[in-house]
Amino acid sequence: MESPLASFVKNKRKLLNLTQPDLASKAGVGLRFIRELEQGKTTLRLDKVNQVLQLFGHEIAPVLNKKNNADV
Amino acid sequence: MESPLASFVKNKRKLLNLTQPDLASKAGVGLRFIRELEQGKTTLRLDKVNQVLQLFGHEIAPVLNKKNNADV
DNA sequence: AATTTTTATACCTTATAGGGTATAATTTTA
DNA sequence: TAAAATTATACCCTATAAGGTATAAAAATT
Repeated sequence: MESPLASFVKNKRKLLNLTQPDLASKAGVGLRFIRELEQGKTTLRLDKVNQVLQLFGHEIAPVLNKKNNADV
Repeated sequence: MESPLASFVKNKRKLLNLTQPDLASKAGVGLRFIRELEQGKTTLRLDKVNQVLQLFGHEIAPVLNKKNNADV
C-alpha cells in the first residue's frame, strides 16, 4: 500500500541522504516504526508520526479530502 | 491541553449539532475515543482519527509546521 | 560479480490504545 | 432552579503498536 504520508517520509529522508536507522535515531523512534511508516501502515500512533515529521519541519493536521464527502 | 486537531473536531461536530455519542457511532469508533480526541490526546491511532475526519471531508496529512525546524 | 550497505520480513515481549460501562460533573433546556 | 441531556472521569479487559533482535532479500558500491 502506498500512502501519501509514506511517500512523504521516504522522499524527505532520501533528500537528506538518511538511512532508515539514521532517521529512526534522529526522530527517537524505533527502526521498525520507520519501516512501517514508509510502508503505509495506517494504525500508527499520531505522536510517533509527528516525532518523525518534526525533523522535516512538518506536522500532522486535518486537510480537505480529495474524494470529498463532507455531508454527514 | 488544546490541540488544533482537537479543536477542529469539536468545532466541526458542534457545527453539525452532533453529540459525542452521535459522532462516535457515525464514525464507527468508541465514545471514549471521541472524548480523548477532543481533549487533545496525542497517542491516538492514525486510522481512527481518519475515520472521524472523513465525516467532515477531511483527512490527516503532513503540513508545514509553524515553529519550523526543518534543519535535520 | 563480490562485498558492503540498506531495506524487508518475521518473531517475541511489554506497554497501552481503544472499547465498554458506570458514575460524577457540567451544561442545557423547560 | 429542577430535570434532562451532554460531557468528563475512572475502572476493567483485550488486541496490538512499538521496540528489540535476528535473518533474508535487495540495492548500492568497489
